[in-house]
Amino acid sequence: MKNKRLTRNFYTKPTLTTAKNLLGKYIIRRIGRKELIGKIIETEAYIGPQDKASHAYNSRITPRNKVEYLIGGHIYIYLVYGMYWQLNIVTAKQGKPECVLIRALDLDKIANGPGKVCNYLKLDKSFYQEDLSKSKKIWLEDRGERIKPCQILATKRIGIDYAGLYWSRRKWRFVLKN
DNA sequence: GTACAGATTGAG
DNA sequence: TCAATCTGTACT
Repeated sequence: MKNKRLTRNFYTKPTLTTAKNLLGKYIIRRIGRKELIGKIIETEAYIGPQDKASHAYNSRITPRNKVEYLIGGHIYIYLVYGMYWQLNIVTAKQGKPECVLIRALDLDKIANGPGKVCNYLKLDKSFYQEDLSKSKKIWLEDRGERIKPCQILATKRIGIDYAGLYWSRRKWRFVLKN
C-alpha cells in the first residue's frame, strides 16, 4: 500500500476515535532536505469543555489555547514547566476545543515522553497552528499498518492528578503494544 | 507591570 | 518519590 498523507477528515472524527487511530501512524518532519520519521506509539485525549485537565475546561478561550477551537488537523504546541514543549493535534470540528497529546514516538531512538518528542523533532513555538493537512514541514502518513484493537492498551492519563480523581482516572491514554 | 502555576523529566 | 526550573498566562 502506498504511503498516504492523512487528510482533514481523519482529524475531524470524535477525539477518542482519532486518538486511537493515530496509533501506528507516522509523523514526518522535514528539515531542509532531511526527513525525520517516527511512528506514533502513545497518545492521550483531552476533551475541552468537560475535561478538568484540559486548558479549555469550561470553554475557556485564551490566546494560548485558541487553536483548540479550530477544525481538526492544526497543531497546538505550548510550553509547560517553563522547559518542555508539548505537541498536540487539534481534533473534531471547529468550535470544539478537543485535542490529542502525542506522548511517545518510535524513531531511531524511542521518544518516550512528550517533552522528548518535541526535542527530537525539533519542534517549537513556530509550529503553533501549523496545518498538518497542508504543511510542508510536518505531516502524518498512513503507511498501511493495520492496528488491531487488541494491540491498543487504554490506561489512565499522566501528570494531571491535580484535576482530581474523576478526570485523572479516565482511560484516555492509548498505548500501542510493542 | 507582576505574580503564579504547570498535560515533565531525570536523579536518588 | 521528589524537586528543579522559567516561560507564558492572567490579572491588576
